[in-house]
Amino acid sequence: MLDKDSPVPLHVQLRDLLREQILSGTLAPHTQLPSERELCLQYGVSRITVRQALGELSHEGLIYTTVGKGTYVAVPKVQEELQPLSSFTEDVRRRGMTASSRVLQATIVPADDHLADLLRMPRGAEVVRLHRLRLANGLPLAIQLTWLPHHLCPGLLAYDLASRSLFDILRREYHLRLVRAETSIEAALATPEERELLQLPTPAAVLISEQTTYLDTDAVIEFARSVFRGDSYRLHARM
Amino acid sequence: MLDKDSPVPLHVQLRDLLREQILSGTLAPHTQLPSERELCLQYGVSRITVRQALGELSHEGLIYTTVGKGTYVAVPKVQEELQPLSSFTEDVRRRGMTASSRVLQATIVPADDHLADLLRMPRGAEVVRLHRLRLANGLPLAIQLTWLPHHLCPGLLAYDLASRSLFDILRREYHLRLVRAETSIEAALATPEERELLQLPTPAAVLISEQTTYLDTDAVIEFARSVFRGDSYRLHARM
DNA sequence: CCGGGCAGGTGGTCATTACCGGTTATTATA
DNA sequence: TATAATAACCGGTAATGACCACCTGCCCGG
Repeated sequence: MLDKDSPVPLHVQLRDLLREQILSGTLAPHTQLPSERELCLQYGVSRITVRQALGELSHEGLIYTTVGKGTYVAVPKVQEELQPLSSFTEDVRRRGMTASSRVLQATIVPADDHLADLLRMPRGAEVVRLHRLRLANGLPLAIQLTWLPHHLCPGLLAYDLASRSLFDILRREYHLRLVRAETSIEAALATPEERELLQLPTPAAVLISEQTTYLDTDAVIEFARSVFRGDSYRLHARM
Repeated sequence: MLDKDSPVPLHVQLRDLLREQILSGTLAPHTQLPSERELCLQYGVSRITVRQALGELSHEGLIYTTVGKGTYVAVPKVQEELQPLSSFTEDVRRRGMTASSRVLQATIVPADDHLADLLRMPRGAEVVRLHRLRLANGLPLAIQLTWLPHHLCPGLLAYDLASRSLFDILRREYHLRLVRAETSIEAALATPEERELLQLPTPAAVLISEQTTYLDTDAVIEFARSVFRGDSYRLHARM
């Protein structure tokens, strides 16, 4: 079960093991977990170790405890902690809709001053420029302009950007670790071009989001400007 | 220092004591705390107790630790942990502007079904309803409708809601601990009434934010619906 | 004078033991 | 049979002792 010789602490191993069982559904909500003393016997660790693992799961909201009774699997939160680093694709899918894209343009351009500053690159460096119309259930929901430093994702344009999530490609194919994002949001009137792409009447309000995403190295992996339909998109955050 | 006969656990007493020193400024940011073993001696408790207290403070973001070196006071949240529980007033002031309010209406009303659900109260219970125009540097920036359970803040309407921050009153006068908030954001066209209050042309886009704020007890302390001018307000989040 | 090694301090991990107060099911009593 | 006492079990708290990896400053040898 647990590897006592592993450099990974026992309580971390146990915590991850239990978390996986909960998230995978092996342990259903409201199921009672084995008691702390029983977990000690099952995994051959001390109660301190078990309590440390359970404490972290409790902090994550995956379990809850009742004194004198036991520890139980929590009901999944309706809007489970809106993944801070979710892409449009993952966002839409979580809402139970199908996400797709129409690539309007995909090119490699040199960075101008503004772009170089945003992506923390030298001026003139190669930048992947992605212009996409994002659809949910086949209906246009957002226009997205994305810039990425080319040297961090060489050959990106070869992938199927119409159906795959950009974040998924960056994570799986390039093994990049996206850890942080900054977002600014404002409302504006849709421009004629935006109205046409999003099939909006005149006048119409749009939600404009500008997001910078960072790697674990603090390098900027992406800057994205998204224009959402105001009438059908809601941003949700838990803080 | 610590009361061993108190029903309050030792690690809670120690945690609260240290937290107060940090928040009051007695312990400045980046100050090194006494080592865990030294705290044991100072307060006559075991290292497990000390570690439990420090662990919770670390979770709260008040301290940070470096292996082999020590434990330090973190820089104050205002900048670090974005503005998870900031009010309009605090938000505007952080931008270097002066915040004020014009109270359009302040009454106590019974909760209808929708409101009772949002505030987690029984239908018909007393609710404080606050309708304010929020100004930054004297210019209208937002219209805010706020509902609060009356039993959690009896006599709230007696305070100076035009100039004081609501959150500040809740925290200082009622000793409530606001720990969590959920926000949803969307864009829309301003209604005629909104245009008039915010002095907007026709047509105009507004940013609508609906925020639910929770106490440490998980009770809902506030539900707020804010309508911001789209042209001069930007929401910023770091995740 | 400089650099490497070592000792001591720090947080991180873990086992063992003990007691407390709350919950629950069983058992003994009226 | 109904009720009260009890024992078993639960998580919460706490002390003690031990070892590890890491960091830092001191000291000694080159």
